[in-house]
Amino acid sequence: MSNAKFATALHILSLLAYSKGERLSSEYIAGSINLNPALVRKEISKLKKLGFIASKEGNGGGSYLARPAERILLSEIYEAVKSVQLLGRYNKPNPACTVGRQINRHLDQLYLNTEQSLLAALAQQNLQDFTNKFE
Amino acid sequence: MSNAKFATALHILSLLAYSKGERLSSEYIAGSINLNPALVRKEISKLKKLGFIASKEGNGGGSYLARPAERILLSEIYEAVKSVQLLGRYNKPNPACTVGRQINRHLDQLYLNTEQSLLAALAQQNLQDFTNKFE
DNA sequence: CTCATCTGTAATTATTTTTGTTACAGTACA
DNA sequence: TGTACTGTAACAAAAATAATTACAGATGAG
Repeated sequence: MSNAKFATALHILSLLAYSKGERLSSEYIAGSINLNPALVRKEISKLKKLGFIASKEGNGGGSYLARPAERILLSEIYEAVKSVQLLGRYNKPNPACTVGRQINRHLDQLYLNTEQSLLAALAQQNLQDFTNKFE
Repeated sequence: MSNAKFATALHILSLLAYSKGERLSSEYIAGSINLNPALVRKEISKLKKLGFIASKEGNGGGSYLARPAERILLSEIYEAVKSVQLLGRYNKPNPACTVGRQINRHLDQLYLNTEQSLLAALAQQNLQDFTNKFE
């Protein structure tokens, strides 16, 4: 991942967890992350679909956590935002070569296993644990 | 990582391991990966600096493994090619905000731990193990 | 000793990804 | 009924990645 989606999502969720139930506007959140409000809304949209966040439109609206921070694992956040493979892209190798023909299959296997380890590691910590670090 | 550096490096090394000591030209390797020879040479250059590969210039030249495939861990290959953080980039948050001010520090910590798990997982397998999968 | 075949590297361009911006319809409260 | 929001789309800008070209220098074959 060479994008900031994970950091952004975790920032949004941390803010919401940190301010216990209060509705935060995308403008406010964007101000804290130092990012464009429209971008923040896009991220929020993703996090809504996955049930982490709920939001209210209109005057006085904003976002808040849809479930307790204890019940959001960092691994779930990672899964929500991951757009590319953990270890990067594949090539489109030459099928006439023994190695070329098979390598993507083996990479699939390897990436799968590797991602499992990563998820297991991230699942050790939930959003509340992470938010507790802020003082 | 949204580049194909890891797949490329592993492909190069697999070819070299697979063809036991034979010198392979960058052109040949590039043909198997389906990539530009100059790009392949750049990758090789990196892998040479780390002592995985040696090469010979001039007529009849090419690359070969500088140490036995058993002694190259996949984790080392990952370390060789990693250019970006595993979980992606940070933002430059607003220091006036409690969360914004501290989050990158906490992300550092988290990323560090996460990368440790990843490395441990990758270290379970060496280049020979991986190459054995090809038939 | 000279030609053909390679590596190593730099410089440049093209492509793709990622981020940022603007705009606006629709919602909801006061 | 105005104001403050969300939700999206469309577009532009910037950054990362890949591809191409070029060429100096190494090396072995004849």
